[in-house]
Parts: sequence; C-alpha cells; structure tokens
Amino acid sequence: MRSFAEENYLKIIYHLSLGKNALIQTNAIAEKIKIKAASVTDMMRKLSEKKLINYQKYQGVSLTEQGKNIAIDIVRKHRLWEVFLVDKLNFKWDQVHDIAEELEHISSGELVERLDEFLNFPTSDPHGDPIPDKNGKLSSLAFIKLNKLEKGQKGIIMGVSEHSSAFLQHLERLGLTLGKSIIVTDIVDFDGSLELEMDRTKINVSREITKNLLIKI
Amino acid sequence: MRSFAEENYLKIIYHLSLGKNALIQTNAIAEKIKIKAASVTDMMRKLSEKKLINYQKYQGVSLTEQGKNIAIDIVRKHRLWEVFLVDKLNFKWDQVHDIAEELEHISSGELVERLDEFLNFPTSDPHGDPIPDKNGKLSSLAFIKLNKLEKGQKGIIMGVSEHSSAFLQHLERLGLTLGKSIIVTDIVDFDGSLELEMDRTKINVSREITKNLLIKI
DNA sequence: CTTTAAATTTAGGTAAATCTAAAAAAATAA
DNA sequence: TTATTTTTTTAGATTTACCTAAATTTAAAG
Ligand SMILES: [Mn+2]
Ligand SMILES: [Mn+2]
Ligand SMILES: [Mn+2]
Ligand SMILES: [Mn+2]
Repeated sequence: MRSFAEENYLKIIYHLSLGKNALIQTNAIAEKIKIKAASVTDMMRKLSEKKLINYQKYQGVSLTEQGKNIAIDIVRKHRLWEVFLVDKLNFKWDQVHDIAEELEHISSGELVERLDEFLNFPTSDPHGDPIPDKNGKLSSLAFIKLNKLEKGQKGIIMGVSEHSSAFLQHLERLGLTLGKSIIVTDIVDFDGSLELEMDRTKINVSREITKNLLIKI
Repeated sequence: MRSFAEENYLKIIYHLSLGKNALIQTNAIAEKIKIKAASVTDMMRKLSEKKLINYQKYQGVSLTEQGKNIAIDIVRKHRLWEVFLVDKLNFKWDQVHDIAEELEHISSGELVERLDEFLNFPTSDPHGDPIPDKNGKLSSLAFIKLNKLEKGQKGIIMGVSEHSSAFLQHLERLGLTLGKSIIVTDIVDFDGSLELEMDRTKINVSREITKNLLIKI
C-alpha cells in the first residue's frame, strides 16, 4: 500500500523533473510541498528503499521507472477528476485543483478507466495540461510561455503553468481564458510586462502573468 | 480537521445505533472495523474529548448531536458516490462499496451538493438504503426483513442490510435483485430457510439470506 | 453471595510522517 | 585556498492510530 504522502512526493518530484534533466534537490521538494527539508530527507530514504527514486546523499533524486509510472498515474487521475468537476459538475477552473488533490488518491484502477470513458477520453484538463493515457503516454503539446513571444507575434491561450485559485481568478477578470487569441503589441522594457491586443482592446499584463500563460502560436 | 479514522468510527457508531437505543459497546465497534478493543477505547477517549460522542468508562457510547451530524454526512456522501458509480460509470451494485469507502472522505461540501444535483437528488442508493438530504433528513422507509414475513405474504425486494461483494453476487445469481416481486410459499422449520416464488419459479433461500434482504409488503 | 467469565481499560510499544536544533557536506566568495 | 554561506543530513521529539499483555470492572453462573 502506498500512502498519500508517498504519492504526493512522487508527483512533486515528477513535476519538478519536467523539462530539466538534472537531479531534484531536497530544498526544491521541501519548498513545493511546504514541509521542512529534514522531513524530505526522511522520505527520500524511504522512497529510495522502495526503489521508487534514485537517491544518493547530498546528490538530489530522480524517479525510477517504477516511481515515474506511479507519478504519471497520479497526474492522470488528478487531471481526469478536474475534467469531471468542470465538465459534469459545472465547477469553474479555479475551483477544482484542491478537490482533485484529494480525489487523485482514490485507489481503484477500474474507477479511473471508467471515469476516462465517461468523460470521453479527454486529452487535456481544464488548465490545458495534457492527460496521460492509460499506458502513461502523454501527448507533449509543448506550448510556449507568453513571455517568450516577440513583439507582433500572435497566439492562442492554451494553458497555465500555475494553478492557484488567485491566479486563475485574476486571469478570468482580465478575460485571459483558454482559447482566447492574443497579439503582443508591445513589450515594456521597464518591468517586462506586455501589451496585448485581445477582443479588439488593449490590455497590459505583468511579467508574473506572462511567465505562467501557455501559448500556441 | 477530521481524520479518516475518526470519520470511520463515527459512521460505525451511527450504523450500530440504528434501531436500538442502547449504548454502543466497545467490542461491537472493534468487531465491526476489525480493530482491537484497546484501540477502540483510545479513540473513544479522543472522540469524547472532541464532544462527538458521549462516553463513560465501561458504559458504552452514543453520538452527540454534532457527532451524529458528521456521521450522517459521511453516510450521505457514501451513498451518493455509490449512485454515481452505478448510474454514471456502470459499475455493478456489488462493486461499489469499497470505492465509496474511500470517496466518502473527500471533504468538499460544495462537491457533495453538486454531485447530488448531477445525480438528480436520488433518495436511495443501489442497495436500497435511503440517502440523507443536505439537511441530514432521511426518509425512513422502514422496510421489513424477509425473515419476518409469514407464509403466503407477498413483497418487493427493496434493499439489503449486508453489503459484501460475496453476498450481493450470490443474490445476483439467485435473481434476487432490487424491485423483484416475491411470495413466501413455505417456511422450512428445520433450518429457517424460505421457499419463495419469483418469476413463476420456486427457489429456496437460506435463513442467512432472509435476514439481510429488505422487503416492502 | 461468591466465583468465574466476559468486556473494557491501562500500560507500554511500534510505525508513519512530521518538527526543531545541531552537525556535516558542498558550493560560493573573498 | 581559506572562509563563509547554503544545502543537506542526523539526532532527538511529537502526534496519530494502531498493537499486545496485564489489570480492572462488570455481568453471569452456581
Ligand atoms: Mn490541478
Ligand atoms: Mn489542472
Ligand atoms: Mn456501501
Ligand atoms: Mn450502499
């Protein structure tokens, strides 16, 4: 049996690993799950004994094949439940993350597969994140972050890389929701903010926002 | 925050309290959740401090108003999730209990209410058990157990009072499913079994079964 | 009423997951 | 290359939810 705690650690390590292929550091994990570094070290020893991560003192960790499979399975469940909450129960996209944090630990594999079918095999969640299929494959859509766009470039908002309710509600207020088309009309050197044209009006968005909005060009 | 363990204890005490109005004994709880009596005593002290149960050493326990409200809320969630699993995800009635045991602990109140609406405010679960409404009211349908029927009486199967997969699958094989009409054609003194007429054929059912089948006359 | 049996509680322990404070190792700066 | 800072680990505690074995209380028999 895997505990919620173990599953959460594996998922965090998985998320921190995406993109970079360096080892994940104790402090990075500690910060992400708001737990003290000493506690993280304890859990690393434990996950290492279970052969779910590769760990050598002071060197950081990486997921083993088995650990990665578990992590992907948790991510799959998290995102499928988010789709369920938004599509079937009419939650807003900014309300579902915390509930999915609990639902992702429901263990039945049969349940996940039936849920997937019930939702018609969705490929992305309400925040634009890809949903791994039942074999763990995920279509790496590889969107680009808004702050990488140049002046004059057009794009469509496809997702977010930060899931806090505060951030999502802020996007909502600005009208920056999934599927919206935008054009970068200016880049403000002073603070790194962008001027966007959207729905024929211009708005200014902070650098903090541009770093967390995923765009398809 | 309430732990899963606390919620499970409250639910068990609630179930054991139904019908009788005596205090619930330590051993009864221990047996039901397959835990040692000494551990139950520990938890009783804790729940008592939290004012969720009335407890005096050696005397057994009862739920306080607050404890009862929590218990009913858990039962409500359990049964709503079972409806979801059967009606929406096409699980069989004998497959849903264990999954609901996990789902009942998902904390969001908003989720429960939306689920209730999504399911169209069902009043009973797949096993015929009543679902408390959001104020904790439950239509006490008060069905009678099959072993209380007399020779010649007719009835309709409305529910079960035992939820194990083994029992439910056995019922399925015998054709004893919710909604079926039966007539008690004979009572066998020797072993307490009944002879039933159902779908124009006669079958014999053991006393063990008759004690766990709920009937509307 | 005693004696015996059953139920319950206490005492003392374990494993998981966390914490704080202190020690050790690695990385960075002077 | 030595000193300083940062990162990580160890040591020692705590809380929760269990356990076993022994003591105590209550209930049942004789
Ligand atoms: Mn989420
Ligand atoms: Mn998401
Ligand atoms: Mn059930
Ligand atoms: Mn049920």
